[in-house]
Formats: sequence, C-alpha cells, structure tokens
Amino acid sequence: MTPEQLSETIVDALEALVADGAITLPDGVPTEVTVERPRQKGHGDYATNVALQLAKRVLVDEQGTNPRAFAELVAAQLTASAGIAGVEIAGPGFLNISVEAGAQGRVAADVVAAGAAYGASDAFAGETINLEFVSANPTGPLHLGGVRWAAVGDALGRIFEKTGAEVTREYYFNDHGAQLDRFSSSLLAWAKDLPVPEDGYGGAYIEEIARDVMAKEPDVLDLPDDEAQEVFRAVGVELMFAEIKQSLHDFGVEFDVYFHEDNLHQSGAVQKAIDRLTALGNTYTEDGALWLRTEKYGDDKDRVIVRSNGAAAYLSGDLAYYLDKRERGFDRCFIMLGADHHGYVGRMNAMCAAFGDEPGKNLEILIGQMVNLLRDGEPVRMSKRAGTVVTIDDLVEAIGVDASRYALARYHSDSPIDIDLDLWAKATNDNPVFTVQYAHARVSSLMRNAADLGVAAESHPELLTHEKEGDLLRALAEFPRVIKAAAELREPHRVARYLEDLAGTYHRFYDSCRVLPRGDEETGDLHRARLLLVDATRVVLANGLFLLGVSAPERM
RNA sequence: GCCCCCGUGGCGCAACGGAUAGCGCAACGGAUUUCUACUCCGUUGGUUGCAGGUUCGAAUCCUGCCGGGGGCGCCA
Repeated sequence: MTPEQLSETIVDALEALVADGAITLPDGVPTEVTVERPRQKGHGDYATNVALQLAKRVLVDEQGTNPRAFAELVAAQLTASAGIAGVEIAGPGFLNISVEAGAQGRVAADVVAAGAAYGASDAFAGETINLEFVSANPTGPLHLGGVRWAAVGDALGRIFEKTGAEVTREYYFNDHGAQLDRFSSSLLAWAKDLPVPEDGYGGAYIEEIARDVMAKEPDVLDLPDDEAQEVFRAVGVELMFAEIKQSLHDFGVEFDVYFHEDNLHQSGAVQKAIDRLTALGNTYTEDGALWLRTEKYGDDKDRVIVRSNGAAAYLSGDLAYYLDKRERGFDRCFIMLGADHHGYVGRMNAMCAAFGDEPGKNLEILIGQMVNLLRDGEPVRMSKRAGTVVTIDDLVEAIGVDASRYALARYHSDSPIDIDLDLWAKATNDNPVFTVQYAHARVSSLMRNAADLGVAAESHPELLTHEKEGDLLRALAEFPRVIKAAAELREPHRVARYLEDLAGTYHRFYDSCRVLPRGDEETGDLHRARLLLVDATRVVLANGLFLLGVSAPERM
C-alpha cells in the first residue's frame, strides 16, 4: 500500500463516519490527508495527523471535540478498513498505522510493472513551463558560475516532465551591447600583439579563438582596425556559440531553444515591449532617459530602459524577452541565476507585474549560491581577467560528467557549495554518487545471476514479511512523493538524498535477506518474491538517476 | 548604509510547522571466507549562532542582534 492509497483509505473512513452520523464536518471532508513515514521505529508503517488538523473543525453530537477523542473515532473506523493491520493513537492525537504485509508487498510488482514510468504523476499536468538557465555570455567558455544551473536546471526540467508538465529548456545569449566590443577588441589586441585592453578579456581561450578567426579569415589583419574588429566579433562569437553548445551537449544538457538577445533589438520586439508598457502607463521620461516604474511594483527604485544617448539599456532586452515567452504560450517562466545576480530579482518581478502579470507565478526567479572547487583541500581561485577560469570542461575532465552533475544537484541551491575534486573522484562509499551507482551495479549483478540460474521474479506479496523487506518496500513506495515534492519546491536535491537513503536501505536488506537459492537449494516462492523486490529497487535507482542526468551503470 | 542567502554533533550536510532532530565521513568496538566487502551491526558525540515572539506543537514562521558568503551603475 502506497502513501497515496492510504490517504484515500483514510478519506473513505472519514466519509463513512460522516455518513453514519458519528461526526459532522461543516467544511466538508478533505480530498486528501497528510500521510508520512514516522521517523521513529515503533510508530507504525505510516502516521497521519488528520485528527490534529481537523479536531477544531469537527463536531461530535453537535459539540466540539479534542484531537484524541476524534482520533479514537477515526482509529476505530480505520481498523476495519481493508489492508490495515493496526492503528494506534499516540501523543497529542497522531494515528500510527500498520499496513498488512500483503498490501505492502504489492508495491514491488507495481513498480516493476510501471518500469521507467514509475514515479510519474500528473501533479503538473497541463502546465507549459519555460526554463531559462545557464545563459552565460558568449565572450568566453562556460565557467563554473553557470554550471550549477546546468545540472540543477536540467534535473528540474526532468522532474517537471515526470510530473506531467510540458517543458522547454532555453538559453539566452547576451549577444548585444558593449561586452561584445570588449570581446572583439581583446581578440584583435591579441592578434596584433598588443596588451589586453582596459576592461578586456585575457586568458588562453582568447588566444585560441583569435587563432581560429585568423585561420578562417587569413587577410583579417590587412583591414582597417574597425573592420578587422568587426570580423573578429562576428567570427569569434560564432566560434564561442559552437564551443558553449558543445560543452553543454557533452554535459548531457540539451536546450530546446538558443535565444539571441540581438534578435530582439533587430526585430523591433524591444520597441514593442516598451510601447506596451508605455500604454499601460508604466514608463516616463526624465533627464532625457526613458524609465520603467518598477518602484511602483515593489522594486527599490525605478530603472532606466532607454538611456539618454538613445541606446537601449540591458533591462529592455529582458522586457522584450519576457513578453516573447509569454506570447509563445508559457504560463510559467523560470529564470535561474547565480547569487551575484540576486539584485535583478526585484526589477524582474516588478517588470512582470508592470505587464499585468503575476510575479511568482508567471515569472519565477531562482537564485543559486556560489560554487567553489577544492583541489588538495585548497580552493581553486579564478580570475577572468588573468584568464585563470575554471570551465565546465575542466570540471568534467577532473571528475567526469556523472560526478559533476550529481555533486552540483545534491545540495539545496540556497547553500554555497565546495566541490572537493578528490572526494568526487573516489570509488568509495563516502562519494555519494559512487554509493548510488554502486547500489545499481550490485542490483544489476544480482539480476544477471538470477537469469543464469533460471530464477524468475514473481509476485508473492504476503511472503515479504521480513523487517528489512518492509523497510525497502516503504522506501520504494515513497519515490513518487519525493518527485512531487522536488517539483513543487523546485528542489532536485531531494531526489539525490532519497537515492542515497534507498541505496543504504537496499544494502541492509541485501545483508540480512538472501535472495537467490544457495548451491543445490531448491528455488522457492520467497526467492522469486525477493527477486521481484530487487528488480523494483533497480527500477527506482535507475529512474532516480535519470532525473538527475546521471548514468545507471550495470557493472562497476 | 541598504538588499539577498546561510549559521544544525569533530567535518560535510538532511529534515514541505509535528512525536525521542536524522544521514554520510571521521573515531572506537564487533560481525561476516560474501548473491559485487567498494558490505553490515553497535558505541561515542546536539540547549539546531544568541535573545524574544506566534502556535496544541518551531531547526523550520515573525522581530532584533552576532558571525560568514554574495550583491547594490543611464555596465552588460
């Protein structure tokens, strides 16, 4: 019996009590109730706080009651329900519920039958979601700043898809404005053997790109400087686009849309967005510049969108981009940024409201704290100007894609993280990604052995009565709720933590429950039932790793 | 000065307002010649930064303080 099914059973019990006239619920019977796994052993398989939640609103004989008295009524009704082995009242009015072994054991067959689909739900069905993440400037290779969201954003996308949403992954190239002048002048400076310009970019990649541009356009240095710089800009940016896309592809992240800021300016979309906001009365002119009334919608102050020299300010691109997404039909637009951009949250939400939309719903901005790398216990320092940049490719080269993605996705994005490269490269149990992948390999090995012995999995739910079998079944039943919570809270790390728990639970089961027959022992139903449980574990480990974009190896 | 995030055993972290705050590592002591030992069991270790408040119930919500990280342009 899964928590969802138990919730239904409890709702049915409440309805039966109402139908019998035992209680009155003026606000109606809830459609679902909270069912959780008790932390403490001895508190049953599941616990619910319905009695505490509803006690204030329930009437018995037209009178109010207290949580414990109400709990007694629910417990009596529930005890008579199918699949329930026992109910105890504890503390202020918790109901601790034990489930019959047969009802519990069916989970294994359900998981295996669902296969890759196990864990899916319709919690976000009908939602059209746009996820914008990474969006690093095309003035250099992808560095560590954007990498966290590459892993977490893609995982979140997979989680939303698993809960029924339609997801578009999108990357915004800021290929408009002064930074590209700095990029192209840096390339030109290198080509002409001049020092790195003020505010320019340094580093080995500038040299590489400049060389590549010169290889493609051998006569570039014969042109006047301004024309030469234009060639370096056009060709250099194309090369950067290609390199960034390749890095992301190698990282296992596929974007559906690469959106170019420059298009918004060329197509008139920026002007259209500004006109829209002006029509809504949310702009004004002062000191020769055009301002957006963001303060009116909760920002610290108003923001310039067209500078007094006539140039569009950076925010104007964001206005047009947001409007474009909304017009493409996205109900929910997510933008994932690093902590160094948290100052944008206020103006972006205000911008959303200025269009008449609802910040937090139509536009949701997620902030991820900083990532640092540790090598030999020492932080790896970065300087963009000196060119000592740690790139996504450097990270992958050091620990591989699987460990990189797992390491970035296993922490709450509100916490800054230090990635210890030595730890994440280890093949031991203190490396979390190893722990989970190893469990999958161990399970796969067992399945192979079973096939060699000719033992086939079979469902015998009533035979799975061992304590460790119960632990494993309950853990497997938890998976859909973990995914749902991860989606609702935008917290993919919950999936990783769950998998680590599951791996531990499996190891404990494995240690005390022999699965395959030994020697010339005859194969029995318990062997087959346990093998089904092992297969179910394999399914959940594989499905969970998939959500994180991490491979599930069959051998290690 | 203002804004955002964080503060939980020695270390790294978890816990959607619920019960005796969990997990991994480290430390100590055991099991087991193993269906992948890259395993399992046990022990030690906490006033959840501090002080108030809300609640039947607070690590979690609110206020103030202390400490750490990041950010505050008519740059992009």
